[in-house]
Amino acid sequence: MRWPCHPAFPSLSCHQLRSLLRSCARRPSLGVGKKLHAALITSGLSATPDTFLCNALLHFYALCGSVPSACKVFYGIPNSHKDTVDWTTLMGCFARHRMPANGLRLFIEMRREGVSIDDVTLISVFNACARLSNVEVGVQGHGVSKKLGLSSSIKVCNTVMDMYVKCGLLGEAKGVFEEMEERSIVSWTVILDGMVKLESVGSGRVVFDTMPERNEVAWTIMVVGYLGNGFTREGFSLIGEMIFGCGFMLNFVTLCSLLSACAQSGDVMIGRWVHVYALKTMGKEIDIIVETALVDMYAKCGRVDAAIEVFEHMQVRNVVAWNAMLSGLAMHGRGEVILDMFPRMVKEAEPDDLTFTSLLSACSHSGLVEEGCHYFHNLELLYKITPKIEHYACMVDLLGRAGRFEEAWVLIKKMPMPPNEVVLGSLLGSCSVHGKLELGERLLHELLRMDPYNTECHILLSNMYALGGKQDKANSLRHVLKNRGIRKVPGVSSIYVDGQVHQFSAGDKSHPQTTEIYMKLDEMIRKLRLTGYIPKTASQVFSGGDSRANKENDLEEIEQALFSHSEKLAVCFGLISTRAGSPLYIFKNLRTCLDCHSAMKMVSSIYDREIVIRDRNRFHCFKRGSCSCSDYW
DNA sequence: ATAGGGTTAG
Repeated sequence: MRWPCHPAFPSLSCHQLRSLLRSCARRPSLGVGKKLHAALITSGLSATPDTFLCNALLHFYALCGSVPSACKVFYGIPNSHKDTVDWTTLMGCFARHRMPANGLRLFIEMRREGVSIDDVTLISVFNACARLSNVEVGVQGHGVSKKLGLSSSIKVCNTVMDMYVKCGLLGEAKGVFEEMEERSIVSWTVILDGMVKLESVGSGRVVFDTMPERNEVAWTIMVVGYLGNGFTREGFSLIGEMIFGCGFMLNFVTLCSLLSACAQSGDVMIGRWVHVYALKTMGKEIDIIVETALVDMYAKCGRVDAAIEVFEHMQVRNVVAWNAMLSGLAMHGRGEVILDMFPRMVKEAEPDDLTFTSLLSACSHSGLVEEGCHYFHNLELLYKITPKIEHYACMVDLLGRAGRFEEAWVLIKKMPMPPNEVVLGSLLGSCSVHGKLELGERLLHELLRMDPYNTECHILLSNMYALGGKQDKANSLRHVLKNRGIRKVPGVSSIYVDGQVHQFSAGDKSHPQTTEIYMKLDEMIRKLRLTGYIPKTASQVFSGGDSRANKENDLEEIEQALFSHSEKLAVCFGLISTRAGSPLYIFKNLRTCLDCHSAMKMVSSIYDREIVIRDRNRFHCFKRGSCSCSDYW
């Protein structure tokens, strides 16, 4: 018997048409599939809807990369003719195209329509929840999977665990892991990753050592855990075991992961080693993604010139590479360089929103007000980019720093979205620089309405009161903080010496060379004072301890607290443990304070050292008595 | 009546 024919292709059965579409999907061959679709439409597909054909079309578009066409076919089929597989096909399509929000919306619609759900559907759901950190839908899906008896499916359990890990719920993930009767290597690596990221590298190591088998993913997670947290030696020895002991090669995913860990902890030693490895194994033609990771790593390790070097040697540069370079330059306050390079970028790649975030923030950090305004003005007109809240934040920052408060305020009022903490917080920062107490108070109230526990803006305003001579107000604000139990995040500075990271907190006496460090500190303060250094105690109402009886002790105590700030200790350690004249690279988790900033400038000339400090916002390169930020930070 | 969806971890 002959199968029924389709009017568009009298020689082909519907069954054969479906097979054709399916092979177009697998190829993938978008052109041929589209022609088939066109022929089907012109011959009146909609008049005699063959749902099997529609489903094949849906599958084809879902696999071949056109999301809108897949959606169109999907919604063209009546719900009564769609089953679990059809819904899941579209969900998978959203997942592949990194559109998790659409995926979840579809899942919710699916449940509303009463379509039954199976293991394949849930894998896409958990994937989307993980990407969005949407634990609500995730828990819902977990419930469904239990009800359907899918707790025995290793893949479902793995994605559930991954979802919990990505949402920060390690306990839930561990619970699933323990209930599993059978586990795959993926189950182990998901748990390992969760332990390293959410508990500690140490407890991750315990999992790593007890795993029944270890693949390159497991090794990478462990090495990245060590390097990202500053354990250079442990990380490096593990890389050695991985390559020479187990014979693994580092592929480009591993290389990128390692470089990003180095960028995070500032470990340029290992970063350089990875660079050499990449050159040796890949030759001159390093993968563009790895090259971009190298640019990012060097820039974040304070070696912006090395970053430029890698960047200029790249054969091809895309937007991502350009953005990495520009954001690196922005962090280092090289505003003029960015403006010089930008016309070159336009010839090689199309700038996107991230490009302009770097460009505008560089203008703001370098005080290039007119240039910043010019690019912001052209954002939509010339580059067809709708300004996002980040761009408004840069502009408010730019205008505020320059003391143009009215314009900044007008811009905030004109924004199509309500201002967030970043926008208001940066204006508050400018208020503190320019002593605009009244506006500062207003901003603080607004900020506290958004986030009552924002320590930083409390501190900013109290420092403003103190500098403005309003001691009573400063004290009462301090009281509010104390009563609410809000505490400052402790500042930590770290410095690498001989491949080992040394960490210091304020007043730290735990380092084995504490005696020598504090002797150097005494000497440094003496020399600083001779050069005319005056401790900026006025800004420090907040860092001191409890109430004090007498004013003179007070001042001395505050001074002592200033002297033993973590970055000063790190510098002293650097001075006594490295060769004369070699530069010092220091990382700080918070912003550098005003006093340390002015002290570092002098230290760089007294000891003839280049001092590079990466703080939470940007880099400061102190050289011969001045800083690359031109005191504009 | 038929076939068709996904590979989770760095």
